[in-house]
Amino acid sequence: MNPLAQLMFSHIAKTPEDYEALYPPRDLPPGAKVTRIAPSPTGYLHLGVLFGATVDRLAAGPPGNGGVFYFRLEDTDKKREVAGGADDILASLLAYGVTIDEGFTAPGTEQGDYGPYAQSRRAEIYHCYAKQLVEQGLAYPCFCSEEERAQARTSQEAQKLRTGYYGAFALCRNLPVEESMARIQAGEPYVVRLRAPGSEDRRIRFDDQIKGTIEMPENDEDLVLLKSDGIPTYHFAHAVDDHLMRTTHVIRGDEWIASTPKHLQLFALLGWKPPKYCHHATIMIEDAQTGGKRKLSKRKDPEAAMQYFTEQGYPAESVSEYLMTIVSSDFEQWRARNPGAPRSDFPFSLKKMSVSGALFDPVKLTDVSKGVISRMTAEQVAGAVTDWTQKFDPELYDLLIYSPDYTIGIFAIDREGSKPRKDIAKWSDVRDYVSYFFDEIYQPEMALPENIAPVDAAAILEAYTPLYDPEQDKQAWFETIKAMSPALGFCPEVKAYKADPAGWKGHAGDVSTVIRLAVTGRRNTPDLCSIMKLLGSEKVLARLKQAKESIK
RNA sequence: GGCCCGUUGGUCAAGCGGUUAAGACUCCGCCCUUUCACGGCGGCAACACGAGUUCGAGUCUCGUACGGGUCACCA
Repeated sequence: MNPLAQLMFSHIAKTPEDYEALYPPRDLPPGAKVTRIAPSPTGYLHLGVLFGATVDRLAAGPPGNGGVFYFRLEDTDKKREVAGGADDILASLLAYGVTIDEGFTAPGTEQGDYGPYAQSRRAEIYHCYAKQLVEQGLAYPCFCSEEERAQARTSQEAQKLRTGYYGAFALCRNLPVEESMARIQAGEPYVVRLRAPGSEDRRIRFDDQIKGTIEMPENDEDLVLLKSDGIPTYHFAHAVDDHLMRTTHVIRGDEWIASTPKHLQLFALLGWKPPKYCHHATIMIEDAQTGGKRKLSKRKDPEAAMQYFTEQGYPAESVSEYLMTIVSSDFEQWRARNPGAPRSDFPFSLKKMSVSGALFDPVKLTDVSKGVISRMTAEQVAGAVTDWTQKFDPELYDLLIYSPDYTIGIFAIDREGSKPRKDIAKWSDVRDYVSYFFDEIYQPEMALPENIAPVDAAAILEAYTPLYDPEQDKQAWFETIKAMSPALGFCPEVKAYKADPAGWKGHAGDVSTVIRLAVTGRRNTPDLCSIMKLLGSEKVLARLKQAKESIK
C-alpha cells in the first residue's frame, strides 16, 4: 500500500477494476461510432457548439442505427458556470434538430448506463484513477502557489525558455513522500499533477480522422489532474470519461490539437486504448475592426449566440441547413439532387470535412433561409410567424391572430406552384412584407414612377375605380386593365409598346403599377389581383379613393 | 517567441500528377414577365510566393510570406 495515495484518497473504496466492470465495453454493431458533445455550461448555446454537435450527430448516424451520440456536462469550472446554462444548451440543441441518444437527452432528463453524465457528480471516479496514478508514482501532490508559478514563468520567459511546469521547473515533483504527507496533514492546499514521462525531443504521431497524420513533441509537462478543490481538469476528465463512457470518436475543434499529446499520454499511462481524434476547423468570423478572420467569440460576437438567430427570426431549419453547407463540402450538391430529403439521409463522412476554418457568411444564410421558407406551406409560415411575433413583435402578433385565415391567405399568395416566391429570409422581414394588409401599420410610399405623370395616374385611377370587380380572377382582371389602357394613352400589350414606345405614354404594366401603388402603397408586390381579393372591396375602394386624393 | 494547423475567385468550395481549374452565394447583363420575386441563360472573378522532383505540378518535397490556433488549478 502506498501511504501517500492512501492519505490523499482515503475516501476512495472502489478500484479501477470495479469501474471497468460497471461500465463494460459497449455492444456495438461493427463500424458504429460513439460520439459526444461535452459543453461546459458557461453560457448559452452558440454557433460553434451547435456546429460541433451537428458533426457528432452526423458521425454517430441517425438515431437507431447502432451509433450513439451522448451529451455530457463538463461542469468542472464553477467560477464560470451560468445558472440554467445546461438546460438552455440542451433545449436549443433539440430545437435545432440535434437529437441526443444518451446522457442528458433533454432538459431535466438523464439516461444511459454510463453515467452520471455531469462531471460534477463523478468526483469519486476521477479520484479513484488519480489514486491509482499516485500509487504507481505517476502522479504527485503539488503545493506550489500561484505566486511561485508566476515567478517561475517570469524567469522562464527571461531565459527564453518554454513556459510551464516541467523538468527542473516542476518543483514538487521530487518532494520526499514524508514531506508531502506532512504538508497534507497540516492542511496545506495542493493539486495533483501528472509525473509526465515524456521528453520534448521525442515525437509522437497520431492519425487525425479529419486532418490526417499529425506529429508533435511528446508531452513533458506535469499537467494538473485534480485542482485544489478536487475537481478534475478537462484533460483528466476527458481521458477518464471518454474511456469509461466508451467513446470511439472524439470530435472537437482544432484548438484542441495542441493538447492532444497530453491526452494520448494520459490514455497510455492509464493503460487504455485512446479514441480516434477528429479535429475540425472552427467557424471564423470577419473582424469588423481589422477586416481579418478570427475564431468566433462568445463575448465579441453577439451573432455567435443562437439567441441572436432566434431574435432575428431565422427558422432553426435554415440555420441547420446553412451549417450543413459548412460541415460538409458536398452537402450542397447532395441537397440540389435531393431537395426534400431529411438531412439524416445525407451520406456524411468525416473525411469530407474542411480542414480550414470557414468564414460565417450571413449573406449565404439569407439565401439558404429564403429557400427553406419558400418550401414551407402558407399554414406553416403563418404558424411560425405567429409564434415569433408573439415573443418579438406583439403589435404585429395582435394583427396576425385577429383572423388566422386572413393571415394564412397573405402567405398563400404566389406560394403554391413550382416557382415559389423567396421574399422572406427571417421572420423579422415579415412586418414589412405584410404591412399593407393591415391599416394599422400601413405606410404607403406613393412615389409614382418617373415615366408616369400625376395627371395620367389620376386618370387611371378614375377610370379603374368603376371597373373594379372583386369577383374577377387574375386573368379577367388583367384583361380589364388592358381594355382600359388605350383610351388613357397606354399600350395594352407590353411587346407592342416596346416595339413602338413613341406612340404611347406607357403600357398596361404601367397602368397596373399605378393601381398597385394606390392599393398597396408600393410599386413592387406579389400578384395584385390576389392581394385585392384578400383585402376585400371595402379596403380596396377606400385606398383607391385615398390615392386619388393624394395625387391631387 | 516555441509548437501545431492552414492558404484555389469577395465568401463557401470541387480537384488526389496531364481538366478550357467544377459548382453554390454575392454582384452585373440578358430572357421570361402586368411590377417585384421566382426561374432560365450569360458575364466578372482564383491555384499566396520561390526553389526543387517530373516529359508534365493547384495536386508531391523543401523553404518564405501571410492567416489561424495553442502555450492556466478555462474548457
